[in-house]
Amino acid sequence: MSVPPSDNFFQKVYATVSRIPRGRVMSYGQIARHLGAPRAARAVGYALRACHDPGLPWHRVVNASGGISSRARQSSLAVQRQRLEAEGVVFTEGKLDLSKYRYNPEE
DNA sequence: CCGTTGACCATAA
DNA sequence: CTTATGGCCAACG
Repeated sequence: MSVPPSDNFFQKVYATVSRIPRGRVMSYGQIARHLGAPRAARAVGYALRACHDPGLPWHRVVNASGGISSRARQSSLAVQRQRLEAEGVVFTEGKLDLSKYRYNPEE
């Protein structure tokens, strides 16, 4: 099928993020790599910042250290952690166990 | 087309 | 552990 002009990088990011199941998380770099752009982690974060879709589980996206990005809007910081904990994610020292909660779309 | 920005990542000291 | 630097990519004016 042809690739519509709406097939922006953002759109792919949103699609991948929306596929993250409840109680799981993905890192920006992991998403970027899944999209075929292993170096576009920054663009992933940029996409999430630009999007304000209430149905998008953006809170399931964390950095490679398993922590919540400190460079996000402070208004969203508390919300993200709160939502993750509501999904059963346990934070330790302000971070979560990526090896435990990381979601692989290939599985 | 160029410069700036940005919710990143890896490496080095 | 922290701080600093470079790279990398995409969107916007």
